[in-house]
Amino acid sequence: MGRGRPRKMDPETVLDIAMKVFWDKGFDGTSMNDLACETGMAKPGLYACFGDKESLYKKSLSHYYNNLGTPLIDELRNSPDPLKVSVRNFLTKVANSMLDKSSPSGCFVVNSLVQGASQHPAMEKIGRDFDQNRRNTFIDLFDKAQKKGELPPDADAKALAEFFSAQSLALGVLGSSNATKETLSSFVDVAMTALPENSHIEE
Amino acid sequence: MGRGRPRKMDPETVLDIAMKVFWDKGFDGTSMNDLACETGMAKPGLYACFGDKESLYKKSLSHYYNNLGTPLIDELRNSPDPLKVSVRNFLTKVANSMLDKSSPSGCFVVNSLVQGASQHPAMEKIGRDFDQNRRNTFIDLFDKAQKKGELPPDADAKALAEFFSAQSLALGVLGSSNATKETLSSFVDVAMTALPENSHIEE
DNA sequence: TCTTTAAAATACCGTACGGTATTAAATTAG
DNA sequence: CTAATTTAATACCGTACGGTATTTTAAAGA
Repeated sequence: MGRGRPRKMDPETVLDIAMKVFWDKGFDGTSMNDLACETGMAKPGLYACFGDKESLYKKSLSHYYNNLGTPLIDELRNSPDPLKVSVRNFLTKVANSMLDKSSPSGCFVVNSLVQGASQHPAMEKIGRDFDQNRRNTFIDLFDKAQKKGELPPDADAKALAEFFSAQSLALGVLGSSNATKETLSSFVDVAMTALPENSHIEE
Repeated sequence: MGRGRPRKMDPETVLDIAMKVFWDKGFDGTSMNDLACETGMAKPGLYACFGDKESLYKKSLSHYYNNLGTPLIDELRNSPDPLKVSVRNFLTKVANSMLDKSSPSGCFVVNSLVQGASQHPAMEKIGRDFDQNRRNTFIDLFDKAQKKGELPPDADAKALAEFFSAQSLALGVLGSSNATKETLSSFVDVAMTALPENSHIEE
């Protein structure tokens, strides 16, 4: 148990709020005063606890990925379902997350890729890392599925994997432009038709 | 012929440069000093010529759409080719535009949708208008194609149209994350497999 | 209780922002 | 040549930014 004055705000709670503010308003659009005001932690406290603005942004983005990205990706990776089912589940959940009114619109990782493209290489890199992590999971998954016979032997498993991984980018932008549930749902339906069946001759 | 001191910079040239700066650094990441410096037109000149920052941003985005978006969309709309060919052409050209080293990465419209999502409704609206214009063109095109028998009668032409229109959003984000030519090219290949053929019995 | 520790709260610093008032320069109409 | 007009160029204003030094407050150890 620490000795000094007790914290008013739990840092994890603060990080969760900071994440939403950065996600909502972007790096340049968010001021440290905004963050202090929204989180309830005064500015010097933020600096003491999280470092400077860029550092807090990176921690917020990691927090996002750990809490909202990783669970979906883990579920995809560990799903016992057929490829078609688990991919559809993944995209459906991404689409549904775009409709959650309690979170900012769109996808924080997509925002980071787009916003950090030229001016904030450090924060684009971490977004790119997360994007690549998801892509690698898809590649693994499609590779194994092909070996299990769930994809035609002549299918380009890597290209398919990258395509489906990238559909979450489109969903992220659609989320930012407030697409409807119906639009997102039929978007996923059409995307799924790009996944070929293996018309094999077993059993 | 005007009476006063002649302009140093052609406003169209200035707008073209401003477009690239906003496209590159975003609305919040671009200062009026940046613009004055890059365009060669001093700050009061920018205000006299284009209004305030938001107004200049809107004009830059319109300039982008008129010069880089509309030609592609018009070509798509007026193409005499089969649907499959014209859609592939469109996506290929969007993908190739992501590789143009002389322009900022990504897509200015996608950037505007993502960045303006919460803080700058006015500038998101114009991005959304452009996005909708493209979507409507796709919907028209797919509708007519279906009536011409280029799509199966039971296909959901509108859903297909919105899906393919939204693929440019994914390409825009892929462009922002510096995807390679190969990635973009096989992305388009896979996307095209979602376009069903009409296995009809004519001729 | 009294010191030590750690955090909260306030006030503050230098700088860069969006935007403008003012002055200087270049052109044309008379 | 002069007056009128339009733009360029400079300097400037109030404000908000990222970041910090300083003081106050609340707990724990001795």
